[in-house]
Amino acid sequence: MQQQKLATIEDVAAMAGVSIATVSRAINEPTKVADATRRRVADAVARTGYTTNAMARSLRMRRSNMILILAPDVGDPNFSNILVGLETEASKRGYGVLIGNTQNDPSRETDYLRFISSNQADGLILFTGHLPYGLGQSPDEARLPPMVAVNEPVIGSDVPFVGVDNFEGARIATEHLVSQGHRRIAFVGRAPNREIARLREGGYRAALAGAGIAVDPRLVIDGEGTTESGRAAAELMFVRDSLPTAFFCVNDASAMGVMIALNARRYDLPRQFSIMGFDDISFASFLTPSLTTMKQPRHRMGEAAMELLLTLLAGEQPKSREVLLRSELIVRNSVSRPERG
Amino acid sequence: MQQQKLATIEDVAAMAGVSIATVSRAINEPTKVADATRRRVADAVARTGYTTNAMARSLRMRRSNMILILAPDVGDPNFSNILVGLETEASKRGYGVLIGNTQNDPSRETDYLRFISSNQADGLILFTGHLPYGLGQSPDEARLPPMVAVNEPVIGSDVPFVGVDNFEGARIATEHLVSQGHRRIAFVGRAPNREIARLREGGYRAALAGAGIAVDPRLVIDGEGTTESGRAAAELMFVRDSLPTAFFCVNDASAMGVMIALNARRYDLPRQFSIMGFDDISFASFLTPSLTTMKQPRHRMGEAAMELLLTLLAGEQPKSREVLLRSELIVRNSVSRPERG
DNA sequence: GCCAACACTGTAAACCTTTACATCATTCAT
DNA sequence: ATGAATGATGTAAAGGTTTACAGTGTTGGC
Repeated sequence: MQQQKLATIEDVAAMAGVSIATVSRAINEPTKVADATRRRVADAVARTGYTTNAMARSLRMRRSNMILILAPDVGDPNFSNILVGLETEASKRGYGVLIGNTQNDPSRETDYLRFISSNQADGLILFTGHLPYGLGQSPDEARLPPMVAVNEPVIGSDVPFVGVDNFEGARIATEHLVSQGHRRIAFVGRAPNREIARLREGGYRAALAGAGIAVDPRLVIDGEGTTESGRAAAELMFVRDSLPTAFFCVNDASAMGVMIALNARRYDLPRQFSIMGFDDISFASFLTPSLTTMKQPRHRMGEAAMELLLTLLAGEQPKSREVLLRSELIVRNSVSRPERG
Repeated sequence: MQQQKLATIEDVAAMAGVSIATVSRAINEPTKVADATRRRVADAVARTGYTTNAMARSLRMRRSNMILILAPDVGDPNFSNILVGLETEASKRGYGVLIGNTQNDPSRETDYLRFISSNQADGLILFTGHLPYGLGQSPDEARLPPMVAVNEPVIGSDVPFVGVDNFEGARIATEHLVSQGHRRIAFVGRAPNREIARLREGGYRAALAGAGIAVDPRLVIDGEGTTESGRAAAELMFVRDSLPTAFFCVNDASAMGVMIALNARRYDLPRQFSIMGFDDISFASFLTPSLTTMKQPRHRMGEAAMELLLTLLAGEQPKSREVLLRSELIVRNSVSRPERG
C-alpha cells in the first residue's frame, strides 16, 4: 500500500553526484569525506528523505542492533520498571529491544531463540532464572550468545548477573523483624528450584541463626511467589495452628496474599501480625497497612544490565561479570512489635 | 566470539546435493518439491543446524515481520496486560514485537519512527493517543505506515482503533453511582486534550444529564490520570469546600490518589465517600476498600489490536476499522449509598 | 510416436548496504 | 624535481535470501 519505493543509497548518490561508497562514508564516517562533498550528500539525503535500510545494513554487518528480552511474565509488576531501564539504556546506545513473553513455556523459550540464531537479535537479557530451553543442554558453551541475567541469577552457570544481593537483602529484612522483637518469623514462598527464592530463604535463615533463633520448619511454607500462593500459605498456617508473629515473604506479591488472608480473618494489622515483603513494587505503598519491604532499584538494574550486555557485545572486558546493587529497607506500616511472645 | 560462521542455505544445498533455490522452496513451499528431495533437505538442515538468516530474508522480501509498539509509559499498570495480548497474538502469527517507550517525548517518538522507515518494523501499535511526532503534519496520508491505536483512540484521524467504548463505560459507571443515590458526583481527571479523558468525561456528563442532574463545575477537576493528580484533586475539593458524595475518577490510578487523600484525612470509606475508578488494574481489588471500577478486557484488547494490524498488513480488508469491546462494571466495596443528601 | 502438459529443479537477478582495495590528485620532504 | 605520504573518491565484492524464468525429464492423450 504505502510501498512508495523508498529512496536508496543509490538515489542519494546520483543526486549528489558521487558514488554510493562516498554516501555511505559521508553518513557513517563523516571525517573521511571532504566537507563540500559531505554537504552535498547531506543535502541529497534531506531531499530524498533517505533512511538507511536496516536490513541491508544488518545483513552486511552481521549485527542487528537489537536485544531480545526473555521474560516469563511481562505483566509482572516487578518487571515493568526494569524494562523501562533496559529500554532507556538500549535506546540511548542505538539499540532496540524485542520482547519475548515465555510464560515459562519451554517451547516458547526455544521458539524465541530463533531471533538469536537468525541474527535478528545480537544479545539476550534473561529474566527467567534459567537458560532458555534448547540452549543449556549441549556442552559447547562457546555457542552461547552474549547474554545477561537480570533480577534473578541463572543457576549453575556463569551468565553475568545484574540485580540486588538477594541473600543480603533478605537478611536485612529478617533482621529488621528480629530487631522489632519478633522470634517466630515465617518464611512464605519457599521454592528450592528458584534461585531467587533460595537466596532469599538463605538470608532469612542466616538472620535467624545470627540471632540465635532456631528455624521452625512449620513456619517455612512453599509458594511460587504469587499473590494466591501467599494467601494459601497464610491459610495453611491457620489450619496447622502454628502461627508466627511476623511473615517475611519472598516478594511483595506473596505479601499481598498474606495480607488478604489476614484481613479476611479480620485481624488488626500490624498489631496482631507483622508483614514484610521484598521488591517494593509500585503498589506496596498503597496497601493497607502500607507494606514494609526491601526496595530493588529497578530502573537502575535495567540500565546496568543493558550496559553490561552492550559492553559484552562490543567485545570489551566488563569491569565485573556481576553487578550487585544495594537493596534498601523501606519502613512503612506493616511491621510493628509483636503483641505476644 | 561465538561467530562460528553459521550455516547458510548454500551449505544445506551442498549437503543435500541440490540448488539453493530448492532448499528455499523445500522450507517455504514444501508442496512444490519432491518428497525425496524434501527429506534430503530436511536432513541436511538438521545436520547443519541451519536457520534462515532473517536479515537476508527481510531484505529480499521487504518485510521484517516485526511490529513496533509505541507507548508513553511501559510501566503503566494498564499497559502490561495489553502488551501480553499483543505479544501473544503476534507470536502466534510469526511476528515479533519491538517496544518503544516514548515518555511522551516528541523527539523519542520521531526517533522510533526510524524502525519503520528503515524497514525494521512493518507496522505500528499506538498507545499514545496521537500520531507520532514527525508523522502527522504532512498531508500525504498515503505515506502513513500501517497502524492501529489501542486503548486510546487517535484524535482527528482515521487510525483504526481497538479498545472499549470509553464514553459508554463512563456512562455506565456514573449511572451506577446515581443508582446508589448519589447526586453530587465529582469527575476527577478532566483533560480536554486527552481523547480518552474527554470521552470518559462525556459519558459522565451524559449520565448526569440523563438523570436530570446539573453538573456542578466545581466538581469537575483537572488531572493527568496519575495517582498524585488524583490525590491533589481530592485535596483541592477540601480547600474549595465543595464536596461530592462520590468521586468518579478517570482511571484507577486517579482513584487510588483520591483514596489516599481521603484515608489520610481519616474518612471512613465507603461510608463517607464513594469512589469509582476505571480500568480495573490488577491492584484495584487489593486496595482498602477494594475498588469498584470498570473493567477493560486488556488481554483481548491486545490480541484484537494485533489481529487487526496483521490483517491490514496482509492487505486484506478488515471487518471493521474500529473494534469496541465491552467494558464491565466490577462492583467491589468502594461504593455505597451516600450517608447525607 | 508425437506433443502438450506437468512436475521438479536450476540459474541468476535483485534486495541495499559496507568496506577492502585500487585509483588519482595533492602535498611535502628531500 | 622526485618519491613518498596523505587525502578523497570510486569499483566491486560480499552478505544470504527469494523468485522469475528457463530448462529437463516424465506422463498421458491422441
